[in-house]
Amino acid sequence: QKLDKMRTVLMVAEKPSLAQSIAKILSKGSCTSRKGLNGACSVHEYNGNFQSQTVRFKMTSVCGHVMSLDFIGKYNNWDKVDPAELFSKAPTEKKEANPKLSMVKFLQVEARGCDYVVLWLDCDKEGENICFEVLDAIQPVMNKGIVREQSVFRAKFSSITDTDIWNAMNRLGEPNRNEALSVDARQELDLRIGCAFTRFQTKYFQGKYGNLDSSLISFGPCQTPTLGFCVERHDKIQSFKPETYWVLQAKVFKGKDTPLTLDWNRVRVFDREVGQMFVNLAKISKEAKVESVSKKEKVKQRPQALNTVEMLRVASSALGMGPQHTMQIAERLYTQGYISYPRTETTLYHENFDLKGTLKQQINNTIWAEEVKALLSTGINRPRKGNDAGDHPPITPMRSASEGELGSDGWRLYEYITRHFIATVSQDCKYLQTTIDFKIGTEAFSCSGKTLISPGYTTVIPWQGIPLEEALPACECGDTFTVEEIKLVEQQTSPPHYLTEAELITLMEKHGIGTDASIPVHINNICQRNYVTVENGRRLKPTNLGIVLVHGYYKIDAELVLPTIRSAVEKQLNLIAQGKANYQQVLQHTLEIFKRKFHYFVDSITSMDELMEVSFSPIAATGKPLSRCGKCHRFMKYIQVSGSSQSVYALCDSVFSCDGLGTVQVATASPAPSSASSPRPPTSVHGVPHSGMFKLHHVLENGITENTAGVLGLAVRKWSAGLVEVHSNK
DNA sequence: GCAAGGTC
Repeated sequence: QKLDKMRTVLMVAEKPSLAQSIAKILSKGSCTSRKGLNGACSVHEYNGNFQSQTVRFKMTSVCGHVMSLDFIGKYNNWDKVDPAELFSKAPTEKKEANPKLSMVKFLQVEARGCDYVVLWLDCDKEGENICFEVLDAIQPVMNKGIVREQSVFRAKFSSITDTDIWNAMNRLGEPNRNEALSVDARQELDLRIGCAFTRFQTKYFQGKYGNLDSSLISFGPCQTPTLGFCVERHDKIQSFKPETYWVLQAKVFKGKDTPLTLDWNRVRVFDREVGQMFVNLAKISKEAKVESVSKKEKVKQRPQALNTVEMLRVASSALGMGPQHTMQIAERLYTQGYISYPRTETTLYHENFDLKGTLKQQINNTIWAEEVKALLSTGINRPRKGNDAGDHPPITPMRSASEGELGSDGWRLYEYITRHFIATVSQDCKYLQTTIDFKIGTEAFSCSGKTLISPGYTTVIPWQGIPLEEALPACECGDTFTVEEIKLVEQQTSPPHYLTEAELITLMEKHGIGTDASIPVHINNICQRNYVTVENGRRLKPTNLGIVLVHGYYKIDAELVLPTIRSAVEKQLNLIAQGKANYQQVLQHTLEIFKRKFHYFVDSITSMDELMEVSFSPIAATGKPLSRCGKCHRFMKYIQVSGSSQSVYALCDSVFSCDGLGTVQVATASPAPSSASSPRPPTSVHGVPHSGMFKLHHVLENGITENTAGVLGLAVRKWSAGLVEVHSNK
């Protein structure tokens, strides 16, 4: 009898956490684990059954995409390549997405000698695309199987639960080439279109206006519509014409009760004369007659289980934390085991989710122990039905924590996530809404008030609670009140506010701009590029640059900024995914359209330039052009400290970490890079007085300074447009 | 130096 060597099945998930969960389920907890050679991914091994044979399973993962698309090297020279060439002529290539992870090598090491592969990538189009990235990497090194025997399998799962994972394992299919191709097409379109427009408008406007505070004027199918939403609101504010309107205000009282102010049922009128007529009609009577009293029990629903986008909204509006920052904090909380995986679209707890166990972990927290104990003794409420996106469970706390161990923002986010979780298993908030309808003369008025019946979940989410109001007077139909006053009040309509970040997130979600993972990136982008600033209350106010860009697109080709640009393309991409359209044809057709749009944009750029001229000064008018900061590529400005006899010099070098925006951190002074690595020698700055100052030198285009070693001990006062203002601390 | 999408 021939002794067969045991066969090996390689299994690959999209991220390390999933590989671990799935391996644990499939091995029934019996797998052994080791780190892979890149340090990021683990390999979980166990023996089991596959295709009616005993095999060795090796479950591992990638970290998102293995490859990313870029132009071949020589097309990345901005000075030598005409952006128009990026639409067709410039060849692209797939490069390793994160060279530090050496993912291809890692996969090949693990795949060598394997006989089968089961792809456990996320069940969306991106996941399908990663399937083929993995296959491209490993197929050359896998064992060549028996001819016509299937060796590549795709697991389709919709949640990370025992039943789902086992079902997927028992009904393996094949990866879907069309879905993967639709992602290839998206990548190529985004790259070619984004880079062409970005390079062209950057090069066109850069160096033209001295006070144009940007190193890079980027364009993208997600970031540009995101900016568009902010500017659209700005335009509404600008074009807002306040309108005067009139309201009938009536105050009535009964006995010794404090007077009630009533709401007019006509709400308001926009004509003074008409308003006066209604006053006269009301004044016929000195009494207000109660027409009806209604009491309705109303319910404020407990929240659905928490997903990423909702977490970002609340973090921004209630905690004042930006999305990018929130995700960083959330990821830290996740890797430290305090919360579940923070990137999910799902708002439904799975049937076997341990609600009570999760709640019990919170029993000793002083802040909400009382609510938790009450829930555990009276029984938790069944959570509201949410949406199962098939990715990850909702965001929940995983163990108890205290403020000291998490740090300020970490704690605030953890506290919110925990309060939200408790709220989802609490009762709804119930209140009584009382409405009293009055008639004064011929005019109808009413007043209403809310009284709490039971606070339910609002005890843990107090900011959603029913505000305490003074109770309405007890009365019944037919009662009469004395009219204390009735008058016509003049008021004006007021303009809308700038978009809050939370509103922007909602708009992006609604229009399909970005994903839960990329929404924070797009918002961060338009801040970093100086298109919008974050104002009080995390409202996003477009800058002159942001406004001019969007208005320019409107003038030239509004589709460049409308959210429909993305959805139209995605419609085409979906046809590829469904096998209803040819990948090459859709790609070429769409590229052709955008190539034409690009040429039209180039030909019409003067109409955007006209807007620029209004907002920015030509470089000649701003004095001599200074060199650019070597790091952020913006023009440097010379700044004098007011009220100081000391001279202060513009400086930007590696001692300071530059984020290209308004913040600067003094890092440990590292020695200046040796000028040997400098492609150009530093130009000297003359007339630098030394008394009380460190010797400072301008930074040159390549970002090299001399004598930066002595920079420690300087105070940084201001940073703007690539400039740091420094003076001695001593 | 550029896009957007995964994830660390």
